[in-house]
Amino acid sequence: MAKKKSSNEERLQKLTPSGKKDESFFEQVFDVVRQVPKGRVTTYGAVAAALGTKLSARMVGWAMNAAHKMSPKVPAQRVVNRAGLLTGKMHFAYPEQMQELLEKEGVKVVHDKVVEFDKLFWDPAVEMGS
DNA sequence: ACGCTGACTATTA
DNA sequence: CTAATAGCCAGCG
Repeated sequence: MAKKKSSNEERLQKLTPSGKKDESFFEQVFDVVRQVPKGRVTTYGAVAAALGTKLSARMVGWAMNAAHKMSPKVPAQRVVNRAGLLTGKMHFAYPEQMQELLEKEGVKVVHDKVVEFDKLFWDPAVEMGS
């Protein structure tokens, strides 16, 4: 058996079948999040699953930390947790900024939760599969 | 270099 | 029903 240390490298290799350059885990997350249509939302798990790291939804959120310093900025407000809760709102410039941005895009948020989140949920894997 | 933390999720008690 | 635990992986002290 190969060493466990190469497991993460293998995973990344599978994500780049085109022999593309080694995009950092972050760039993959940013790319997916930026594909989220306006007025829609997605979850950490969905993005992680689209990258093949569904077991590490935390890494998606962690990537978001660096996302807002990227350019163009990543619509992290469209990324919520599995329950549709704006768990990451506290990491924005202002905690209410996340809800504010979502409402401006047509997403209603009540008590830090996305209204009809189930309908607004956008699966990145669907777009990547088309 | 080792250990803790963390914008998650699912499972078990 | 709620609470706690485990699994994930990379950055930071």
